[in-house]
Amino acid sequence: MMLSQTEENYLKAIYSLAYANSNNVSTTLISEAIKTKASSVTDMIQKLAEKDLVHYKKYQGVSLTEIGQKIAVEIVRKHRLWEVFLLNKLDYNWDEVHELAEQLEHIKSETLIDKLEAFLEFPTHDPHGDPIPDKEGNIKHHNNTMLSSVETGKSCVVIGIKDSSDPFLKFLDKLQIQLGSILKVISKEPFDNSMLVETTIGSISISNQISKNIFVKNL
Amino acid sequence: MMLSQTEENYLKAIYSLAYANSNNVSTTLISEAIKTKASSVTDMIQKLAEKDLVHYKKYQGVSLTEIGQKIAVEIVRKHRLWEVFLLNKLDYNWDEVHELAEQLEHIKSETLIDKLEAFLEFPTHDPHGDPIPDKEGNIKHHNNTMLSSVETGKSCVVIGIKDSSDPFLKFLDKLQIQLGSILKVISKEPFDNSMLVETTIGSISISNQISKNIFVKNL
DNA sequence: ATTTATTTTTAGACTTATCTAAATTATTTT
DNA sequence: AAAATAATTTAGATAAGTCTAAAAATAAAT
Repeated sequence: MMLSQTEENYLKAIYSLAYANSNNVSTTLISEAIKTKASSVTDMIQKLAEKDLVHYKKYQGVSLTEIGQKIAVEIVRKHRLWEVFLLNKLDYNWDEVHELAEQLEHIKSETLIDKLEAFLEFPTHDPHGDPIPDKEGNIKHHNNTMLSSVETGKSCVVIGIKDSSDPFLKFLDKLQIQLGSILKVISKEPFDNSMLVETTIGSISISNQISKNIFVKNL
Repeated sequence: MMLSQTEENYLKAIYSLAYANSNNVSTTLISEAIKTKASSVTDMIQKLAEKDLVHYKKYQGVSLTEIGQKIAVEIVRKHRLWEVFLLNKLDYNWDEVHELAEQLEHIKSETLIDKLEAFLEFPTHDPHGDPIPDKEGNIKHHNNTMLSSVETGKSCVVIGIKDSSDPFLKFLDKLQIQLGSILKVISKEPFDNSMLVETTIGSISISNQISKNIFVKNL
């Protein structure tokens, strides 16, 4: 099935809204995500329903069909792999990759994304810590731990961040904390929940506000 | 100036047709290149003339303005750099990269293509031997030698091909001749101008028709 | 130099995705 | 439960890019 970029964007939006809300997704919600008018959304979801990509009953909102979901996950996969490429290979920053990936995710090819995945050596997470679906569309929703909940004495690797605001990203740059950085929790301070962490540049103190916003994988 | 993919494709087509024909490009020629009807071309070139991207007088064909040419060269630059990426990094073959590059060349970004160029270590030619314009749009049209004119006993490296038709590309794959392949001319047969060439897989006989279509750099 | 053939342009129609404004249905409030 | 508000859908319009068919201009042939 050959979909337009617009159709793909609608499926992607419905996918992530459904994930966040768990029930049927409303017209208005979609219109806000796509930045378009509700009437345009109605038109499009009727078209998508024709193609059996969404379940739709008038005034009841939509949910993805199995095929619709499969396609949405494929787009998410493409988006996240392109983000990894931009960050790891082209030296973009965490905060710059999203917009470009929005374009790259719509490139049509049977083989491109699998070759890209192999080139990137099968990454499991994108720069924001979100899991990358595999070729078959399986997503490992393994519970990303926050740095704040890593036990004293244990090591972990940074796989993403929760807050991707510019100041936070710049702050992390200053601490030289990047994707893939290995951190070891030396001690925790019960008073303010700050922690002493060992990094490549030495030991640094990290506040609870910071450590709550860094996704890690335990080692 | 924000152009649609379609507008970009027209500029690119006019650019390469103008290069091949040196005078004004006719409506029919463009329609064949774009695979559309002549009437559609008329519509579009009138639109492009409005935007000062082409010079156009009714029934006289078109030529690119300075701005139009600049944009066309930028697209060519993008196309060729993406081709290098697909071939060198993602293990695509010569005959597979073109179609994908047709999509990738339309990705909009101020910085992407320069970062890609740096990542690829500033290649000078694409897989077909065509020169890659630099950031300012300058193209080095340096005189590539054809394999057919390499002297007996001398070695050379393949930097591109002239004919990029599918059958020819497949044929080269069979001979395991790729970009960067080192070829040594062992002997030439005056009768039919075929040559005996030493490659990585041994000595092979290459007809004049083939050797006239392979760009090489003398060693 | 006229006629014939070809190329190019115009006119009107179609599709996709969008919009505004009005009508309809659902949800809240009283 | 009726009235008021909010959400959704329909109807009609618009812009981009394409098409077919017909008209106009150019090029070729006799």
